[in-house]
Amino acid sequence: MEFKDNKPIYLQIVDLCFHKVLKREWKEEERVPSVRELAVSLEVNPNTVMRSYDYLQSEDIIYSKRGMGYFARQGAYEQTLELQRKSFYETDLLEFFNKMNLLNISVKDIVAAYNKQSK
Amino acid sequence: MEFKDNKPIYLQIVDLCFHKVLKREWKEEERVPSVRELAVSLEVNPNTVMRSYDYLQSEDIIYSKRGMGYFARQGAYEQTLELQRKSFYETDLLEFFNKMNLLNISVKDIVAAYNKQSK
Amino acid sequence: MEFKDNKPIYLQIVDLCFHKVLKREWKEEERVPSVRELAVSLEVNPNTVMRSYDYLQSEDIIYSKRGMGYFARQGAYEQTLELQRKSFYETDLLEFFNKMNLLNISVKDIVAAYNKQSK
Amino acid sequence: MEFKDNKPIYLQIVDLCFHKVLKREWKEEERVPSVRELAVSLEVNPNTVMRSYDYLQSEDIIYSKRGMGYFARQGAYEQTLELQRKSFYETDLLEFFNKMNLLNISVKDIVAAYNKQSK
DNA sequence: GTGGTCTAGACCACC
DNA sequence: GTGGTCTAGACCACA
Repeated sequence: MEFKDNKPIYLQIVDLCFHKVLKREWKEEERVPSVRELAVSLEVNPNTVMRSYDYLQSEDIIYSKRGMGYFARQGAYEQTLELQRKSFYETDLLEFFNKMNLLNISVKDIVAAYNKQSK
Repeated sequence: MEFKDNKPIYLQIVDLCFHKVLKREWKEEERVPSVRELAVSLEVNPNTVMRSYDYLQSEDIIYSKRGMGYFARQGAYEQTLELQRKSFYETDLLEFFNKMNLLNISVKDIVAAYNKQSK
Repeated sequence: MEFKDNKPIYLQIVDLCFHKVLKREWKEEERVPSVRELAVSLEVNPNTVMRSYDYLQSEDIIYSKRGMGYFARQGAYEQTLELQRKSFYETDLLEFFNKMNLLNISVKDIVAAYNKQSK
Repeated sequence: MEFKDNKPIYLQIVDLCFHKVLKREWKEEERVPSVRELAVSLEVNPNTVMRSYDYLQSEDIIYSKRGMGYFARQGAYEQTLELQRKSFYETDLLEFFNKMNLLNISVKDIVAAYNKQSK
């Protein structure tokens, strides 16, 4: 997989995992790929994936069972959605509006662009 | 001034300068604050401001006159606006829409949030 | 049964066995649960229990009769008590006192806490 | 420095840092040793110290300023004391009492041992 | 100089 | 097989 280089790889992997959870590809209480598996498939070092999983664990999205692997937590979907929404509304959106104002772009323009791309 | 942690300070200063230009606080062909002045008022290391000015220079927003300081270029406003709009439409907006879809947030929600904040 | 995360499961099982011996639930020269039985009741892998039993055997607390299972040794109680007391006085207690000093906790506080919990 | 091997080195370093804070060797809002410095003096890999500092950062004991190093937080002392006391009372102490009961050791014995060692 | 990220490779305990 | 820790060494961005 390809990674951007303006953001740490391990955080991009975290985003990817969020995506999996939100798309229900990672189901609650089920096993997720092992560190090594994911490392191979993403073509990164296992340590890097480990770091992502550490992060996800600290956010209560996954947990580890010794010698057995990592599992998605009960409530992982809700937890992820809430987390992401919060950061969206509290950070992304405000910056977005600021930039709109600064560049003299109206809501109408945004809506137009949205309709265009979703066609 | 307070800076965020997730973005290099020198780029946050660049953003701030863009802001000044777009708000016409930095007028074309007029002198802008010296590296030292800006460093003092922002409470950062002069090297950091230097780096921001280097960047702005490479983007043709400002230029230096030896011994006299930095000046906003003729056409700085247009240049900045175009630059920012381009990155807005080609990058920010697409990411924004992707995130909206992922988090199940509709355009309506965005418009509502916009109207609410601009009150 | 629930296990803690900061200590290997097999050692937690060992502790549990010590407990049984000291509480006279495992009587000397009598049969103790088979590896499989214990594994089922604790909901762990038989290998894990096997490892605990190996450990107990190496400490002369239990022994195996081929085809008949495991038995508590003659003298298991004394052996366990001595073992545990030794490690308690030589290791646990010193660390405990160090931590008390560091956190400015007096013996009085400890005694108070003890009386409170034993009510 | 010597480390035990029943506990990850990075956590032993964390304990050491707690100790520094509680002994007022690390003063609030002052710089603490850089990752590399501490790594050299403890004879461990910088990554390992980094990990300890990450942990301390997540516990709000220290924070980093880019390119400038790590600093003890305002309130680090209180924060550390509270953290340690909490884990002491909620975990260490209970286990300690359990073991005492199991091994038939009385509070008197503990007090005696304490007086003896503090002479 | 500082923190921070990443890789490669090793070793261990655990299940 | 799994997670977890550690080392060595490299490279980058930042101040």
